[in-house]
Amino acid sequence: MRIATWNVNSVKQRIENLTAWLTERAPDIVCLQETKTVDEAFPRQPFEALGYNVAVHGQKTFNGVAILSKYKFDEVTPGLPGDPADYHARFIEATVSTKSGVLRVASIYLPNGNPPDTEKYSYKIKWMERLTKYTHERLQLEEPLVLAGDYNVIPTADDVHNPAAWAADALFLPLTREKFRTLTNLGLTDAIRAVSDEKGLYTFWDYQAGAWPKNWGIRIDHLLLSSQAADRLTTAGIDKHVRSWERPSDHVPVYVDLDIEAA
DNA sequence: ATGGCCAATATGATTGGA
Repeated sequence: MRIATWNVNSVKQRIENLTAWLTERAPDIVCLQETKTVDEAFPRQPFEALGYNVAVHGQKTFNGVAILSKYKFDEVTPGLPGDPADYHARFIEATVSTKSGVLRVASIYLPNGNPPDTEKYSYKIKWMERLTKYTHERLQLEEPLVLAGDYNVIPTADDVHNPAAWAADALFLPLTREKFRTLTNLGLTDAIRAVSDEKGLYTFWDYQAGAWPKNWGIRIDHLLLSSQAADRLTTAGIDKHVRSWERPSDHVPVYVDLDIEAA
């Protein structure tokens, strides 16, 4: 079972890149973020034509998450619990059946939080606390669980080209990293770090200032695995080459292979 | 790590992104 995540920065603008990458990498389940469309206008057809079921949770203009799956969804649940007043479309969870039981996957678009001295940052921190509470509850189920998405968190100084330049940024502040550790300390495995200690593994390069050609990147897109999923991890990788395609997203896909067979 | 971008919006300027 191959599971991937990709912040596409508008699904409508990325259809060509998406279909090319889906054909090349052939993931079974894909978590998308920043789809930037209402559900009625989501371009389902190109993905259904490639054999994917499509689950969406979008809104006008901003945010928006989705899950594509080669296998039928048993359950689909939009929205992160814990704040009925939060209207941002940043979370959708789905389950599929496997030979070893339920596989649960969530597509996550964690708030950016900049600038840090505003309510945008307190919203980010509260969202992380809600995600931790949700995860704590889900881990009681003892299922393979994959929390995949754009976390807007640079976990360590090894995950950024120039740590000093990001020291005061909402993605790298000590409190942000502390809240991320509180989440992972529940018992989640960062898939990329389970397979590599290398520096310079990035998933995002800004469109501005020639960040891509200079390789000024950051690693902020993560697949976090419950122990039942991590025990079956065989491969994890970053499809960096996709950043050099025409009309790219500023993020690239990240994927894992789990030794789990569809039912 | 900002000179330089990109996407959406009743759009030609503003907001959000990271």
